[in-house]
Amino acid sequence: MGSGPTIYDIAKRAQVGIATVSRVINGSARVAESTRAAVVQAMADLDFRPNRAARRLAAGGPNRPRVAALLPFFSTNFYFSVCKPLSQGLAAADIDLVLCNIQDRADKNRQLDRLLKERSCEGLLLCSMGVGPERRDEFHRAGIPIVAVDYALPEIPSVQVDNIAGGKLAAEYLRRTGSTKLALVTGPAAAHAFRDREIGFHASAGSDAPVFRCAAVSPEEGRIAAAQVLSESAVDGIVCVNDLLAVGVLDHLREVGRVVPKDIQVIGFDDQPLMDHLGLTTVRQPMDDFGAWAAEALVQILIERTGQPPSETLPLTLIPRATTRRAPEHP
Amino acid sequence: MGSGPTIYDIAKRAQVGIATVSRVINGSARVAESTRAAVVQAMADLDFRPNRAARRLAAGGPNRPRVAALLPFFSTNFYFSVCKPLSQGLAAADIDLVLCNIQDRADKNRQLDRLLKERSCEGLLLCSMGVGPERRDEFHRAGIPIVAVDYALPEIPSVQVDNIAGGKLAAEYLRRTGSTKLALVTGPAAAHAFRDREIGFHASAGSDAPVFRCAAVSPEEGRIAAAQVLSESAVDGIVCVNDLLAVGVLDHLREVGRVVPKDIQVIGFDDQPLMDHLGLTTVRQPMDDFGAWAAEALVQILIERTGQPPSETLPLTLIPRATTRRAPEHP
DNA sequence: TTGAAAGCGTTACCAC
DNA sequence: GTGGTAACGCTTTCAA
Repeated sequence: MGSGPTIYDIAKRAQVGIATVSRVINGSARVAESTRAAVVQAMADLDFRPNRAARRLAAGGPNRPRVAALLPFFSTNFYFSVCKPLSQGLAAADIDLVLCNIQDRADKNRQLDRLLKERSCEGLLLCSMGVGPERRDEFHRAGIPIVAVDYALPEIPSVQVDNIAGGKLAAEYLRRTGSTKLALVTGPAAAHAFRDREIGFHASAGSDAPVFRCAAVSPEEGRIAAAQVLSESAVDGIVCVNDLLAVGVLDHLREVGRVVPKDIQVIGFDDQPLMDHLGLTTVRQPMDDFGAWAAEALVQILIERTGQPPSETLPLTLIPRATTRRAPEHP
Repeated sequence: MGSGPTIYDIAKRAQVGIATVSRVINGSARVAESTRAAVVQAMADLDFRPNRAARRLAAGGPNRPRVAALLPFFSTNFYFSVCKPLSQGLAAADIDLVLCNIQDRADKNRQLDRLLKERSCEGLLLCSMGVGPERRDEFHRAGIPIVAVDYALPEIPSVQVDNIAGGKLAAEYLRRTGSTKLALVTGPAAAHAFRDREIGFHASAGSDAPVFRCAAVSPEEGRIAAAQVLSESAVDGIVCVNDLLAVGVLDHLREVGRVVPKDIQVIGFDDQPLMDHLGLTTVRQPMDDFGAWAAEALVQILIERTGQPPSETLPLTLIPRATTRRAPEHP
């Protein structure tokens, strides 16, 4: 492997014993200033980096498990909400949390390969992303349990919501409150959750209801999408797969003078912080619970050894606010 | 140390050689089903957990550095904004990021002790928190460089903003736009940044200007504080040390019928996402740059070995919006 | 102050 | 299939 110089190399170059090199590295012991200088010099010359594993092994000390959490290049509130309870739960059980910010599919595979090859974790958390059965088996064989968040995977314990039902719920609510021509504003197709919400949307709004896709999840993109929606079709209800998109949509509607919810109703998804202040009707997703569940599942598997917990589907809740009209009492 | 059973113990109990145990652990090699079962049983009986360090050492493989990032129990957008570029920057340099969610002072010391004793990181990132000189020297002696974010520490490279100047800037702006009686709504005293903003506030508003402290940083708390402000003093301008607090303040003012910015002006701090949509005048803090700077500093120290970068103070920007009146052209 | 040598708990190579 | 037995790179006595 591409391992660099060892203390033996340093010792030889500095004309001292390896014990002395070790002393210098650890700063502590009494070493003559001259020899110390020589050793430091040798280390610098050879660009020496102590091997972590060897140090820990020799030094003894506890053997904390590590969980690698793979999250997609996070841009939204969602991942923060997951990370917070996750980090707390794991810390409480003395499990280290290594954060892996995944940029794209290739990146994911690279990281997965690395984790496997270097055995650098005892547990794996997949957030909003899947893995094929071969991958799953590789990890299984290596004895590294996997837990998934926001993504259902066969034979892997996971928490998620029913995004299809969620998309449907949003569209249905708009129809119940009087909208008849719906459009969907969605995000990157790579996001599985978005695709499911789209499916659910179509199930309620009809398969020919128009869909507008944003390249990213931000108010700016939502705004652009809203402009498209208005120019291309006459709608009286817009379902957004995410709150931020909905915020942008509302901005545009206000700018062009469309009255919400009178002329057009708008609904978001997530119920992230501040949405109540903006008065956005939305489908709430229990994001905190995702992280908490994952931490608990991992603790159960890694520490308590009580086996894999069953997968769980958390409930979605429609939060009616100012961007939709009142629903009739008897639907 | 409290190390558990080793493969030798397992081998003995299962009446096999350690090589066989190793094979079973790694799932790969061909092992007779009967012996495999025996080994698995023995492992279960003894609650065996392979030693990570030993595995990595024996298996060879690259020696990635690890950075432990200590963040206070994160509740706001701030830490997310820091983490994002941080994780990206470190990943690009093949540095692992271990997230340590710090709850309080005692927790911080516990974690610091652990990191030191177990040598579990090659670099340390302190976010929004300080350490004493003894601590700093301990890490220095152990050869673990420290980098600080949002907190200036002697002899430690750090990025931060001038929060005193920020507090002053906010108060001064309100005075320039006509407010004469200011109050401050601040957060937990434990937060150094808040204390500095408070100092700056007093520098401009006068040392007798009233201060209202919230136990947490949320709109709800801001709301409560606003009620207090109004009941205890007649003010025409409220400076908040954080945007979320300001949002709550605005809510309360609206509820009791005070007109913003006509009757009372309000200003926040951070300029977190969506503040433009809420029209909050605020002091923007370049949060993303904090994380990016930290990543670069760490890479410089750990990988490139070009020594410690100089500390940096990033600029604050006042973003005038709808919760303040127009500033006169010639102040 | 310094060096030799014995571990630390695995993996992996070789015989059997 | 399975069991010895060297590494792996470092820390740490123990003498010198």
